[in-house]
Amino acid sequence: MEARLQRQQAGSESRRALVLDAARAVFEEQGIDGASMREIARKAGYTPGAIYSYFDSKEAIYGALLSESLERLNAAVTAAEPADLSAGALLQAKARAWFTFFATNPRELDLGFYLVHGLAPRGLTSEWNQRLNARLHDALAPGERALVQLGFKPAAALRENTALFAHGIGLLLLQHTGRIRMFRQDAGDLFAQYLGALVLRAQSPKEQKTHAA
Amino acid sequence: MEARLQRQQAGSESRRALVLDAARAVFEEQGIDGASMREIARKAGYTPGAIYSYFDSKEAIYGALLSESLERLNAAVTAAEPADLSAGALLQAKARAWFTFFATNPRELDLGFYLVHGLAPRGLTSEWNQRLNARLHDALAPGERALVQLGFKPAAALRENTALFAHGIGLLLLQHTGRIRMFRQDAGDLFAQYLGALVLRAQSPKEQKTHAA
Amino acid sequence: MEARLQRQQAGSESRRALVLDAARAVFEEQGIDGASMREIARKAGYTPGAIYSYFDSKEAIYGALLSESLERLNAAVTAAEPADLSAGALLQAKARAWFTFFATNPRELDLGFYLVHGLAPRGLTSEWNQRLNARLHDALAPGERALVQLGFKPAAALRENTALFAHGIGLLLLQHTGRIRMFRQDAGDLFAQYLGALVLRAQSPKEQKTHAA
Amino acid sequence: MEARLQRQQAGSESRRALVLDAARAVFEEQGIDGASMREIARKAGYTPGAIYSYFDSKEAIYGALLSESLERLNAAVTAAEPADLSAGALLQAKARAWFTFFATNPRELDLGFYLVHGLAPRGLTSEWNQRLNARLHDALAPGERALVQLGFKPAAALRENTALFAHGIGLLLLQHTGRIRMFRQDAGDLFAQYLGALVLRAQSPKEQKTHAA
DNA sequence: AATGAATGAGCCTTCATTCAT
DNA sequence: CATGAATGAAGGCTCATTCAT
Repeated sequence: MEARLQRQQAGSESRRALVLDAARAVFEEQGIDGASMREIARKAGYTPGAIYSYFDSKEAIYGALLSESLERLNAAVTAAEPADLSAGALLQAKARAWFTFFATNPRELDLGFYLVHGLAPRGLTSEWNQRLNARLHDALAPGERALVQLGFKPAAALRENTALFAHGIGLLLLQHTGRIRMFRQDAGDLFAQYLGALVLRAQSPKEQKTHAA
Repeated sequence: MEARLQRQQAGSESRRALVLDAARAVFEEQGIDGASMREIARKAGYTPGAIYSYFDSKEAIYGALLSESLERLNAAVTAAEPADLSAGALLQAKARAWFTFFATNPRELDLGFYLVHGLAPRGLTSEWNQRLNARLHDALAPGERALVQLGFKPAAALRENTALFAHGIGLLLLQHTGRIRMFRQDAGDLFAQYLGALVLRAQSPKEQKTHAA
Repeated sequence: MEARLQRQQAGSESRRALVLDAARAVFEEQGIDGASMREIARKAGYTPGAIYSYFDSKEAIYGALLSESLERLNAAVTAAEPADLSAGALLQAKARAWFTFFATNPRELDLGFYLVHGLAPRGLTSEWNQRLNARLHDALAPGERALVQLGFKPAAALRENTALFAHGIGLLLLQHTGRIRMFRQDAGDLFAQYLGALVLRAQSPKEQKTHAA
Repeated sequence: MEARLQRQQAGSESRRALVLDAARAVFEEQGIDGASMREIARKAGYTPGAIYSYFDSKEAIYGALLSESLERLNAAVTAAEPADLSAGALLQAKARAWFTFFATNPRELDLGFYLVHGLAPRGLTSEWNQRLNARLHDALAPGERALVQLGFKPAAALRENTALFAHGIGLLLLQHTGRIRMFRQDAGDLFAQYLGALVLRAQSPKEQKTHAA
């Protein structure tokens, strides 16, 4: 077990992270319902009981994973630098950031959207849910602000941002489930296209940016 | 048990359907991973062992359900009648048909997209997968044809149809996971908007319907 | 496993009883908290899961055992025949019946008094508790009626009956825990003595059977 | 943690007592089987491993607690002062002492009588058992001596003392298990009554204090 | 003495599936 | 076809105890 070696050189905090890594890997391979504490422990080089020194329950692991995933998402969006100072470039940079984040780590989509149990949030309390929603919202807020800068009225910016998010998520889902191959299309290309058209539309003088496009 | 009564008046084939109905109901209530054979049997008015007269395994039930779900999807799309004879109305009718199908029966989304990760690689053979893909493709083909009628070149029609599907799926996912409330938006409205804009775009003379919008 | 042989010749109802027998034996050997479903199953010749065809939970087994124990107690009391037609003989017969029941089956004392978990009723709902109390009360009622026949006023009969019960239970506890050997006494003798004195007291003319003795 | 503060001001011996206090508290709250070493440690301001510096095992703690409980019982009996110089008052004082001790600390009953069956045969050696018996005997000896002073012959005094003890224990058990409410009686009253009658009986000239009452 | 991470065995329970009837 | 008892494996979790530090 390389995990065991790592363990001894590691502090308590990073050992917790080790468990989290193992959990992420298992969730990735088996799905969230398919993942077992035993398997997570095995992968972390632990016996099952040891996990409970770090997390109170399986759901606590799930929550920690989810939480951490959203932090990384926000970090990615925050770090995204626009190509130039235009609002259009800003929108593109921020939107690409979240899209790329989910495209690169498709399992984060599952985590973030509870793509388990028929999408129904099961164990997560609504308090949790709200926290998670808030962080997801944070990740999308920069794009929304850029849309306002681009000339959309607030309500329209919100609407367009929602649509943009849905578009991206839909493409990612199609890609992730292999369905997009059916159409011989590429999710990234299609997203770029939608994004480009949105920027163009914003700049078009005839667009009534109050109501719909 | 009314199920038991139905059973005696029914032939072997429709008794199989009875089991399927029970399975659908249980999947709907408990999610796919949460559903148990015991519960399906109970709801069908059978004892657990009896189910195996009709299906080889739990996954076989899942497959049959999936298959049947796609048939109903296709039936819904086929039955959809456009408001008038225009290609635009045709596109709208066909696209709304599948959107409404999934909006009304959100659990079908799970089935159709293996949103329960565990099931995707485990049980479904790629042969199965191809058959399912084909039927999903069938359901979307009328929309694609309408896009061609609207003036899109075949490649562009395919691309637009894919984007449209992704958009709808993304909205449905946001709605179904409760995430859309975060944006105070409505999935149906946004979909109608996207669809309307697509038709307008098709009719716009300046649109080069070869490449992207 | 002789249990296995018995099983095949037995109907469902008696197989349930088989499990109950095994449970009683295990509770006897290991105590209630020490008993495990695995062990009960093993002793009944089953795999652990099979038990759950007969009982919903470990507590359900405990409840069934308790319930059945109280029925046997009542049966023993009901069946007890007095030596002659006098009220004194009636009291002696009925009181000896419950005393002998618990003396012969000391584990029933544990069951009936929750001599577990520091005597605290844990899983048993108060509804259960009331039912059990009622049946215990039933077993003691004949003695109380005999005391009334002996001339005690109802309130005094209740008090004397309670004291008699406590006396017997105390002796049984001392015997059961081996403490009585410390005194080189015999529980049965002491109980007989108390009972005899009680009857004598009832017959004594000077006794004011309204208040205490 | 105030426990931690106490610890530093305390010698090794009293640190052991600290653990014992914590154990008593936990046993009191959770029952003997329900108590965990973790919880005892937590309450003592220690980590689990530290407990093993003071006690070899959980059962060793149980034994120590039991032992100490019996010392307190003896102390209570020794300290009990009779109302006057009569043998009757002496008996009453001593008997009330142990009765009150168990009535006030019902958990001590559990400890003293192994009412948790599991522990009786498992951990306590017979050597232990004898020591405990001896101390319990010590606590009851003053009462026995008072009975002799009251005029009972030694054998009768032993018998009456045993019966008295059983009576008290039975009442306490009924009270502690809530069963006495079923009879709408009070354990203390009934005990006082029994005790009073015993003293009267001793003083009655007709009583042949050789055999039974 | 004390820490606290870790073990290993065990707990109750659930479930897809099999098979004699 | 249908029953339903039974299996065997697995699930999440707890706990007394050990041991390197």
